[in-house]
Amino acid sequence: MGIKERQERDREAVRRAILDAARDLFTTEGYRNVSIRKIAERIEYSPAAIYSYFPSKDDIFFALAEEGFRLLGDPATCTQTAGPLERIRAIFWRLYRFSREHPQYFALMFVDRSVPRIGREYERFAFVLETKRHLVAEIERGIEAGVFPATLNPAVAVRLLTVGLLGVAVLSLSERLAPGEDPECLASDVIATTLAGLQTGVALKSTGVAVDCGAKEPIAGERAS
Amino acid sequence: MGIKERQERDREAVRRAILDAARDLFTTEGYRNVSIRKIAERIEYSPAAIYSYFPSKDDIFFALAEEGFRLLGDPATCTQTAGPLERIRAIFWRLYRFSREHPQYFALMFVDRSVPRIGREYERFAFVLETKRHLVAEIERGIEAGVFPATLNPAVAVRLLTVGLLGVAVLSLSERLAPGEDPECLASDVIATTLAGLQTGVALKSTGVAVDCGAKEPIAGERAS
DNA sequence: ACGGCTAGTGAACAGTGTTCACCAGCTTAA
DNA sequence: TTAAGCTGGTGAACACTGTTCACTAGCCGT
Repeated sequence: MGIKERQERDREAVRRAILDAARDLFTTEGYRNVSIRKIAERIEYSPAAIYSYFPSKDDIFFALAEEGFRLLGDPATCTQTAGPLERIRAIFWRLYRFSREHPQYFALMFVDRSVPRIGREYERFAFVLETKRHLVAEIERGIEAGVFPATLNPAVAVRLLTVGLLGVAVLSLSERLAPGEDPECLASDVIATTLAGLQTGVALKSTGVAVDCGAKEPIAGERAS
Repeated sequence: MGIKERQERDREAVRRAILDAARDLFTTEGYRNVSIRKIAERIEYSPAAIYSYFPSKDDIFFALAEEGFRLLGDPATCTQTAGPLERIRAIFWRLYRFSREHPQYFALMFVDRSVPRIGREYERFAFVLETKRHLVAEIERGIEAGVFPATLNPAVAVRLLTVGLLGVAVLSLSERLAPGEDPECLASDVIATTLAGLQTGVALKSTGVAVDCGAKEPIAGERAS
């Protein structure tokens, strides 16, 4: 009896249609300006129908964000080339590549300012922390290999690299670069400069390391209504 | 006849009351969750009254953002101490200090994700570019003094430092740091590491320099309705 | 052929930003 | 002192928003 299966497939198809429509609309109109009614109209369903697939508009975004983070994090584990420095370079280069290959997901995850905060969905996005721990371990391997000074705080290093790359990607995607400027060069420069700075062994003051992060309490910004 | 003057004062007082109420509400509830009605109720006026002071809810934010940017940028010009490296350190340290001394303005300007984009109000926020040009000039002075290699792109340097500091401030203000972690140390580390990296003269690929920035066209995110 | 389940609906609720005809009260001129 | 005019402020409405809920049409297993 393939009926249950077909029903599930149908349901999954509608769910996908909602997500695809939402992704397109969110990235062209901005999350804030997209209403449930617009999504419903796009997939030719009534607005209320969507609520039998997602409990809220925010949850549609969370589903898309989860897809995005899995897309970004998954293949990061299988980068097993060359020395530690090259591997680190490659890993963070991925962050930039992702912004170019999946601009819609990236825009939703990092540049749209009208989107709800994922900090609330702690369990759901716990796997992102797993990816981060992996990056920290990579830096630690670099320290053991003598590439970085032993005094270097791996978590701080990861943060520096991440924030820099994120900045370039956002700048690039939001068309804030000058006409002649090449985002690939800028991304490469950010990695190079930051890595060079980390290698100099400049005195770092930070003591308490934060591998885990993610705000449990919301601040200025969206609050669950 | 001080009547006109008193009328103007009254009007200015109401305007200030609106801005103060809005600033408080925006930073505690989040821009998105604050309605004109809530602001009106706070200042004991009708919702419609507000529209004779500001053309839209977004414009209330723009007014606050402008105040914030002026607060942040103004005293940056009178930092005339010590050598170029110390001056640069001091200038960017200001960015961090600002986030602690004016957390409400900072949250509105950089961490609240539900706020409208200022890219649209190009003329109004042109003075921010002026401040940025000042930073670039400071880096150039550092190059002339031999602190940085001649190959260094000043605009890229400014961007690296800015994005790093911004990251720390946001992290700190949104309570994303681990319990033991000191934001001041982290901020200091970011400046130190980035400056060290810039001084090494690591190869930079970027060619087209962008002193001016600010998107004229909106992307994913709020669009003028 | 019939009961039950369920995906989907239309209508409504409470809230949003914004507009507009209107009015009270002060200011100014006669 | 009175009349006209202006202007800051109002209440009510418009066109939206996210979300809920009683209900139904149609397919399922019996």
